[in-house]
Amino acid sequence: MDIAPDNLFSSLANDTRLRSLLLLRHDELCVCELTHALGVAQPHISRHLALLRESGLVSDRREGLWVHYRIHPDLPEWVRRVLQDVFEGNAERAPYRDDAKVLAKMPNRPGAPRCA
Amino acid sequence: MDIAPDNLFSSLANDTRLRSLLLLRHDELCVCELTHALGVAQPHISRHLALLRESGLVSDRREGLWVHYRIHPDLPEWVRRVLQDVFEGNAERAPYRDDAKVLAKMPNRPGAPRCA
DNA sequence: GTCATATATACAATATGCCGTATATTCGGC
DNA sequence: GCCGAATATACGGCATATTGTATATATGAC
Repeated sequence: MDIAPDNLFSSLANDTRLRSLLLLRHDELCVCELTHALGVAQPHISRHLALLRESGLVSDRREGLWVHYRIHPDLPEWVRRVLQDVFEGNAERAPYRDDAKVLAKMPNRPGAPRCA
Repeated sequence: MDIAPDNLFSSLANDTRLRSLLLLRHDELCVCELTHALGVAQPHISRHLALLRESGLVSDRREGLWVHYRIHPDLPEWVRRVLQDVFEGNAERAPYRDDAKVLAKMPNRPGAPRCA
């Protein structure tokens, strides 16, 4: 696992991806949860998650119909530190803080019969 | 001083700017020193330094003909930490390590009659 | 097999970023 | 004022990113 700095920062240089990563900082989440939390179209999220996956920042795991994404567990130490700094410095600021609130109020989280 | 994360990462998502910032992590440097160290054309460096200045990551100080750039002294704590992580995680890797060596061997560093 | 749900990808249009080169600005010496 | 040096900006062309919409794929229930 090796990540070039300019590649890392290109991946982080987009608010949809940043918001997704902030939401993923504690748990893994499925696409429909991220779609709901950010209030954007599903292909929008899916495309940005694919980019994060290709850059190595997240990994995915399919479980039935759902695909769960999480921060990649094998990131280089310096990359994990960068992410941690970003999370700590911004988690309580808009729009990231509000995304977490919207997610918390989401009905029918996966496991229930219907996702969104 | 306030820096939005996606703006920060857009600024870092370019190797010319990353190489410049790595070189600036200890001292301030003038444009001609950065031009020499990176081996690129002067307008190239100048444009990227302007972007770093506009994003708030560096500040500049004119002294006669020379303009000295440095990491902005008033960065938010989390941004300083991000930069520190990047420096520690990459200073010994190519091309950043070599840039420092080229700079160290540069003749006629400013203060001398002619810069480059 | 069909159907519905969750997710991914394809496509075309637009926007943004980067580059090399030419030109402008700013300053100090005279 | 003029001139040379250091730096900054302007201009066009090209490449990459991002977008919304449409469509495709994958899975499970039946």
